[in-house]
Amino acid sequence: MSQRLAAGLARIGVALRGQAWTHGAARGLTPTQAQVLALVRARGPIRLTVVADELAVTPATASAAVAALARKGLVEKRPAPDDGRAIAIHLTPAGRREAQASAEWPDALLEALEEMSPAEQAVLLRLVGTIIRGLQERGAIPIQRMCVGCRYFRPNVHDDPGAPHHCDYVDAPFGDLDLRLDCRDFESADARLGADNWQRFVAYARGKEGTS
Amino acid sequence: MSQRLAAGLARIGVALRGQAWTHGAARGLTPTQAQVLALVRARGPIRLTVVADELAVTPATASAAVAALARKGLVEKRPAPDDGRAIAIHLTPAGRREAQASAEWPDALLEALEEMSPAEQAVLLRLVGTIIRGLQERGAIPIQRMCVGCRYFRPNVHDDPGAPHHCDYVDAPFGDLDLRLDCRDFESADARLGADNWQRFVAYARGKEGTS
DNA sequence: GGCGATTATTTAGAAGTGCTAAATATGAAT
DNA sequence: ATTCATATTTAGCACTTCTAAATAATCGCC
Repeated sequence: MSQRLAAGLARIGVALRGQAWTHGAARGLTPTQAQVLALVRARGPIRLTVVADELAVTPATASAAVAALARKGLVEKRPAPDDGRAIAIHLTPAGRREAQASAEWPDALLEALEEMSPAEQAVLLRLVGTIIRGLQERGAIPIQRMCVGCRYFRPNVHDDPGAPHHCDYVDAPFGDLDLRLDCRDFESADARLGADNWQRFVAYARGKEGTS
Repeated sequence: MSQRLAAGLARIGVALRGQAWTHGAARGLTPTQAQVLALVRARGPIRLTVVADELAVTPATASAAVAALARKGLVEKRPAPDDGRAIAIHLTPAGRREAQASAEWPDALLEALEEMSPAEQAVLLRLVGTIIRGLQERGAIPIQRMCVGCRYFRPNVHDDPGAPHHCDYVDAPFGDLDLRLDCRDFESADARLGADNWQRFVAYARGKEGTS
């Protein structure tokens, strides 16, 4: 069963890579380079090591990708202010433009997702979040900056079924459709709070989605 | 919203590629080569063009990957019996062993999926199927050999909520947990039957999964 | 204050991915 | 038979990705 699911997800992954190629080809970007660009855009000045971890490649590979981007004038490698060994990767103005333009995937995948009902999207978002959580628990990917796992997240505290959660950072209620998988303002919850929140979050989902 | 979902799926894709590397490294296989091997194993003797389409790469790239596998003695390129221009890619005995061994991903992803409840798995399987259907409708991936889209598939014809569908090929009822995304016995339904089946399949899912 | 261990990054070398464009060979159709 | 289309390969290029080793700077400990 899990094999079938994994195969299906792998299939989507293949499509994603393919789209990334054709999409990036117009701009002279490889998928890896586009990923790095998106990462720097999302996170601001960033270390090489972080890039390597996020992309699940070795530092050597990350170094090559960043060098390629630097050659194209899209990023700059500056010395890190707080560590003489490290570099801080910055976007150049041209890089910022490219990153912006590449960020909008006019993708078949996007269209396919938009075809689904909001309810389906919400369920899928939850399930994808669950998988990502499982992956980061097993060390396959670094900590994802998502609501579940954030110290500001308070799941299922409101009665409104459309917006049962609360974000202490912006101090506002929100619903499943607004769950973030990569939030700018994420701050890691401690182990205890994280576990509690997960329990509360999942219990509710189980009740809603059906049998079993 | 779709952007967030796409980003999440891309994240899972990154993890998948990473795992494929470490998993294949032990056997001296790159992810691409492992994919080709798996494909030949699943489909029997196969054309180069099919490999290229399934992997969403150009024939040139597929040719290189197959050549690498042939160099390692895992596949054989024989002339296709029915077309002098084409080749039929066969597994060698060694290739069959490798394919078998590589097929079992002892992956973080698998573990993460197995952690989910059967109900969640069933829902995810449906949603992944929906996405794949959307992708193939848009030509991003070739026709997937899945139940929805097969001429033998008859969705929601039984009263048993655990096994509402019926497969005319094996003449047996089955449930959401047994839906195939890549079935050996798939035969394409004609456009009309395919559309009808999809309607019937989705209508039921909507009712079950919730609001909207 | 200085030495060794750790960490951040780069380089070298090798195999492979993936592209476009052009070559080769066979099949299909007029 | 000629022409067009299809299946595969080759050549050339840029990049990915690995491992292993080099370089440099920080950290911890005495």
